[in-house]
Amino acid sequence: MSIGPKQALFAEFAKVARALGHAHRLELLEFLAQGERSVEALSQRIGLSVANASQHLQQLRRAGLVGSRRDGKFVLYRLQDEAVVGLLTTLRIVAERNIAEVDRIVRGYFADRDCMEPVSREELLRRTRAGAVTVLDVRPPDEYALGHLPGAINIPLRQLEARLAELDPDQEIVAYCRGPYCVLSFEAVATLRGHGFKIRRLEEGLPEWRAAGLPVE
Amino acid sequence: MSIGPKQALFAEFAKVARALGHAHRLELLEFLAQGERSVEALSQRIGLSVANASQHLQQLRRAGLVGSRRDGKFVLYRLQDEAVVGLLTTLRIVAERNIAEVDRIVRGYFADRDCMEPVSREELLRRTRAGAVTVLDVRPPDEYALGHLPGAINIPLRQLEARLAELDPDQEIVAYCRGPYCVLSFEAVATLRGHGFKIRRLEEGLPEWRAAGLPVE
DNA sequence: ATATCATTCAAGCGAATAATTGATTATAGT
DNA sequence: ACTATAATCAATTATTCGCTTGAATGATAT
Repeated sequence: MSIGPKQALFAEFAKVARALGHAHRLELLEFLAQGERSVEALSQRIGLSVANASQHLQQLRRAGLVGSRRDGKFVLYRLQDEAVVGLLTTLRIVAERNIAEVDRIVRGYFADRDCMEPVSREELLRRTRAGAVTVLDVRPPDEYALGHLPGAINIPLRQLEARLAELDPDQEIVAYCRGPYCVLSFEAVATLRGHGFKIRRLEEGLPEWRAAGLPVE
Repeated sequence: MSIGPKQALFAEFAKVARALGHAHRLELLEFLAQGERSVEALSQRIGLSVANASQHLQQLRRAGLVGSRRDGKFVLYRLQDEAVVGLLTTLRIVAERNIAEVDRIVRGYFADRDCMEPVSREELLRRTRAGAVTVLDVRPPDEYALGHLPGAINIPLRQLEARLAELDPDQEIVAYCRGPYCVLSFEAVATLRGHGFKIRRLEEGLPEWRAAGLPVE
């Protein structure tokens, strides 16, 4: 049976989908969405051997999802295209709506730590224009350095309890991190609520903010 | 190493992505996007054994991408969610932008048959309001019956040459079919151009039209 | 009841995938 | 040139995937 051009195209699309078909690769993409990274940095963050991370990254590259360049003795990987963030977002939305297990995990872990509605991008924009809101980036400093929301202050989650003095207890805080299911901002909300702060989570993370064409510092 | 909730969620998202990771399943989804279908009808269209099609469909169902209901002795499958069309669209867009092979296939086959710009949904809406355009659905009659663009006439591709008399040679024609890479509308354009008709292709197919919230008859 | 048809299940086989290990290539610094 | 470091390649093993075959359900019609 000779296959037509449609089948050939679908086979290519399927390769891209398969590249998204592993939890480690999705996690690699989440980190790469923060900014470009060396293989070793990625492998450490995710807890993979360097060789394993390298092979996963090459699969992502073959699928056109990431690109790489050499800088000295490092090879830096990056997302190939802002549209990849959109693909991950729609994948997440479809899974949220139709997979019961996703709902179960979200209820079991995330809902506990943030019973309040998250803040949307639009709402945050309105509030920052009005002035009375502190934007808090709880990611590690290196990710903050690669780009962050305008005016955001950076206190990594681990240091949060020790640096409470830097936060104004009377002003509302909006915390964000890597993405919708990055645990950092959830933990930050739980921690700061425990200390009496008025804090909510931004619905999504920096990559989605950037992909929406909003300004990044 | 205990995995956190993020890893558990990514593992679920990866299952959805893997379900998209096979050309046959993408093709099944394209047909299901036209309307609900029995296992046998799908297996025939795609050229799979019934058992094989059934297993692919069950994988899609486990991934939350399709649903099914029994109607007499048939089991009818359908897309679970309009968002699935959006997921397929973003997958296609990412692949188009970043996979050289996709570009090669498109140039090799599709570009030949339609050297003109396709018509966007917005443009078609404007023209139909102005009145002077024939909308032509070249899908098989059963798919037309399950839903089609307002005012569209149905002439399946196979019958096109025999039914030229039904088309007004002075009015511009816009042809559409199942989706962006369905060959039907490309062939229709090539055929009708050969007979001197003014014809262009709609950029996308019926599923994307419906997913955009536009009216369907 | 029994026959028939659509679909699903279960078993089996070959191919592809994931992770580990150790060797190899490429670059920077001495 | 030599060494150290980052990344990739190559080989291995365990697992999963895709398809076929034949049997088993589930519903309808006679």
